[in-house]
Amino acid sequence: MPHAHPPLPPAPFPAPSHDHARCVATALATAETLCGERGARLTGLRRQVLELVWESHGPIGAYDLLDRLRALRSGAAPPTVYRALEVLMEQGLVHRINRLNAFIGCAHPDAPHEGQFLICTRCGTTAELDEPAIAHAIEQRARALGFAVEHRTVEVTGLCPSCRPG
Amino acid sequence: MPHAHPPLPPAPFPAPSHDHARCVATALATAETLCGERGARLTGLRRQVLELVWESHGPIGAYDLLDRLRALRSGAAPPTVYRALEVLMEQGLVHRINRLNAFIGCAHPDAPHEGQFLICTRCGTTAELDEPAIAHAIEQRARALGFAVEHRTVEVTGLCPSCRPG
DNA sequence: AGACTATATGTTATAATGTTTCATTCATGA
DNA sequence: TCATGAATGAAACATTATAACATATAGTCT
Ligand SMILES: [Zn+2]
Ligand SMILES: [Zn+2]
Ligand SMILES: [Zn+2]
Ligand SMILES: [Zn+2]
Repeated sequence: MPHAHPPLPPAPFPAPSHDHARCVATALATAETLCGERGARLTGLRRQVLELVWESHGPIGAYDLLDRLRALRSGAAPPTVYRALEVLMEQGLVHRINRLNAFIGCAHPDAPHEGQFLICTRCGTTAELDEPAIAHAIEQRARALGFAVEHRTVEVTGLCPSCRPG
Repeated sequence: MPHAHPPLPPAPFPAPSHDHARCVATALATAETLCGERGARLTGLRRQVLELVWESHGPIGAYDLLDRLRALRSGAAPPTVYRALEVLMEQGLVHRINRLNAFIGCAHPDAPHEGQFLICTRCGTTAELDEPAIAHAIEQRARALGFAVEHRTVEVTGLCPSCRPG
């Protein structure tokens, strides 16, 4: 049925006023489904960490996560968070932003991928792209130099539509 | 004179057997010239750190630099290295590789720019690109989303021509 | 159920990376 | 030569991440 509307992907830069509780609920439900399909275990701890990661649409540091997790689990320590993040990243539910030593929920976790990120330096809101043109431009130049690409890190900082002057 | 050969840029992936002492000497001489032109001060310490950074064509961590610097300056401490690196980065003589928490000498320091890096995971050799097609692909998608780009981090890992099987 | 196994989590310590602060030295120019 | 600002020395501290080992939990087999 080629004329059916596909489900709209979430806007790359959600409006500050959007119903973020729904984003979180969706992300958790999707994670549950995907882990179920894959035989991966989304334990209580991992679910809690994923929920904390999704508290905003911006990257959050491991120790900030830890502070918040401690409200839920008094004994939480750095490995508690890092181990959960490791599994969540393996499952493609969370990405790491190297520039910021921080983590963000994946916007399209259905298929494994490396994201490309547009990070607002003012409000932190971050859009995740998966733009073939960018990957292709990299791939093409690498190939010309005889370089076999494994991983691509693309992290762009700037101002999001809400924070941009004018 | 459109038919004159322009000076060849250094190969993005230098052969392992190349005369690297010449790379280092060229990099130091260029740095000297550029700093002279700009009224920036390439002090003895900064020159030493730049030379250590250029010991290879791969990224090197701040504490590895510190270890080596201590052979030359017994009292060196972390700020010794980080302060020198800060100045060298301001002058565009060194880039930071966020993925690796490491630093590498800039291959074309004449004009200020952010590099794009192809990093060999086997031997560490890293090529610095300044490929308009990559920057353009990013810029174009960002613009479409209303995002005003400030900085672009492009760090690609893989295997260089020398390390690639076949 | 009971024993076995693999996975997950708790707990403590430590490693790796990066910054702040204040004192001292050095270059430069009035 | 003295005043000034930049650069470096030195110590402490902050942040980010991992290692090592103990305990608990969840499935699996008998
Ligand atoms: Zn949201
Ligand atoms: Zn913003
Ligand atoms: Zn060389
Ligand atoms: Zn290589």
